[in-house]
Amino acid sequence: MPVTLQDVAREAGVSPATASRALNAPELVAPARREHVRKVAAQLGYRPNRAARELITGRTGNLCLVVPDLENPFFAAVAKGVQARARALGLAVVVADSEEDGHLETELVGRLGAQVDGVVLCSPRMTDEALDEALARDVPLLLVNREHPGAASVVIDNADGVRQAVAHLHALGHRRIAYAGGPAGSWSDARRREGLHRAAASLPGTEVVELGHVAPVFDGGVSVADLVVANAATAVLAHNDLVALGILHRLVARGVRVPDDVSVVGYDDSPAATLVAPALTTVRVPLARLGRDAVDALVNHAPRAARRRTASGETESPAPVRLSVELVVRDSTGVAATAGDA
Amino acid sequence: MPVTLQDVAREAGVSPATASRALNAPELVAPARREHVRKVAAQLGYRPNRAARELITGRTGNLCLVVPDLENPFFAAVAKGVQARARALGLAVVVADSEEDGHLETELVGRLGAQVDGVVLCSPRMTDEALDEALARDVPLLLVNREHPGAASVVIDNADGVRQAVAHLHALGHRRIAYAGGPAGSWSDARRREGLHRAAASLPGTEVVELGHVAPVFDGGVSVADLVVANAATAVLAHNDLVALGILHRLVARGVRVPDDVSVVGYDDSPAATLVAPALTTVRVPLARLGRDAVDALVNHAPRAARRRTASGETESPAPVRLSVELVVRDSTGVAATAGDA
DNA sequence: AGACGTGCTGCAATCGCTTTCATGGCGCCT
DNA sequence: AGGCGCCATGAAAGCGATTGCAGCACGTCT
Repeated sequence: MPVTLQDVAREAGVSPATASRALNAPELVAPARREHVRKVAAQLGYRPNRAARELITGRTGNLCLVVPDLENPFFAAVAKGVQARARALGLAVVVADSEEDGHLETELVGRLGAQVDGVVLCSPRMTDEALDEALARDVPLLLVNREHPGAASVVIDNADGVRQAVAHLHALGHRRIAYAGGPAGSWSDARRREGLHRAAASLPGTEVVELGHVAPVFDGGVSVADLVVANAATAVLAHNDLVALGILHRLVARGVRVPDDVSVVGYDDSPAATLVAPALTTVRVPLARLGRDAVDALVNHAPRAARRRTASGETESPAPVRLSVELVVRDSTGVAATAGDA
Repeated sequence: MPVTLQDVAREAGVSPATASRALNAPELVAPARREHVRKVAAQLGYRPNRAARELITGRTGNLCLVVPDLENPFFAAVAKGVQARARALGLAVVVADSEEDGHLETELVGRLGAQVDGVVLCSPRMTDEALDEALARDVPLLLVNREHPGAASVVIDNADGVRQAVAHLHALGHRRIAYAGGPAGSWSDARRREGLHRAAASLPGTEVVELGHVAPVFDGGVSVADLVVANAATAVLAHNDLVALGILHRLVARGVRVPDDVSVVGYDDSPAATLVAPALTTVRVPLARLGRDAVDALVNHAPRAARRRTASGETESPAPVRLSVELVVRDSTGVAATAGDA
């Protein structure tokens, strides 16, 4: 039923080889003939059979994207970016949701990786060892939001985002800042924590109160909000907007005024940040660009086994693409309440 | 480099044919041999080449999901459901974002449809004519959130959701209810509108004020919020939660109290509904189930050209799967303000 | 004029797997 | 004991595209 290259060739009065070349390597076939073949193909509605092509070329024209949670606006935005860029390049995207589970993630990469040209692995939850194994397969792998020796990656400047946030809070007079961290084992959380302490250290008199690890969702924020108050912090920095929103919600519910009593800062600037009142001050992450750049990096840079070994025998990582972030000040942060009383 | 069926066959001392059967049609090969082959395959880490299989069987093991906007929590949730169910069935999902554009949607269905076993088309924006054409191709097509003659579909009971919402508002004393409709041409919006008027008609003294078509996003809600007040409605029903949130935001911003002055009802019960204060009263849609059932319906019911013609010559639609919805009452709805003054 | 290069084209092999068909061996029935 | 049929197996034919290689025709250089 579907029209094959053979059909086109026959109809155009050329051999299949010529028909193929007319479409894929135009410079190899005489102009007149080439145009004729193309016209016939168009008119017959010819669509190359991808399976057949893949079988011989080894390329599928598919990319795979693995994310921890499609419903998380952060990943949804990245997915959208990946999607858009891939389409522009004529690639299709196979999406998989790992349900925040490192093992499932590993399995998905293994299963899906075999049938695509490359895998974009977003905020991987898997261990470094599992990552090593995944890299050992011969599928180009690109990490988003995580760095790993030998792996190509696109990341944001986690530490700098925190630095900007802290500088902002410090400027408003906050000296005791709580941090609601991300999931245990989150690479980006570790970077932010690090940046947080460095930033605090460089700002005289600034103390950091770590509130521990929090599930990166609304309820996670709800569950730590009281700790902010209990620790007498005048500001809290959350691992992401969802957590910030949860904190905000709980604070307001118990009568704490934001930003009068406590300032709240999120991270990501997901759409939800402006859904609430007061609108969330947050660190804007170029979500869509993260996705786009991931595809570009994967296509350009990670063609079949990106890791090489240097003469010294060390594993050489391709330099990560690092995207800058920018603090967006909205209504959830304000001048610090006068310390203690008043 | 990758291990092929040939390798397995050679290693196991059987012909490729037998190896193939041992893995795909176990009953056709002697138990001892079968197990041996399977063991060898496992041990060699054999992974069938999908392209080769597809080339001969014509089945790809891929499903395609087309949604208007991946970042919209409604579609994200459906995508997640589709994803999960497909994985359980051993299928991969190719996701495409049509950017709310009917033409792009049509093109995507055409392009991607050719390389998958079936397409789940979610809330299609394309015209009925384009849908007809899409159906004419021989790719099984399943519609979510839209019905169309001759197409299999999974929908929610749009009208009933609105009915429940109206009944709730009516019970609270609201008599003048505004409706912020969905995008022009939205099938579900038409169903809801219809249900709205029917519900209103059955409830004595209830008036409906149509606010027109609204972009199904936060800003869309913001832009019609003032109309609610201007029309002296005491309650407003929005096409979805995002719009409801926008309305809520704007009302609060201009000092209208919710629910004291105006009650707001959303639709979908997306996660965002509980992010705000007051929490949104909304119609809960079984989002994940929508996705799961879509996959099931596609796989079971729409195998290659679901439409048939009855003896009478009419096009026979497979009966749509209709999922029920349920009103979730939260804090954005309350007893109607006494009419006019006081 | 002959040799050689260049530019197009077609033949045929090939990718890895499935599936039809033919074959050989064995058990069972009469 | 012979014949029939069934079961398990292997040989081989593709699925639809790409591509190395060879060949042909023509133009050019010597």
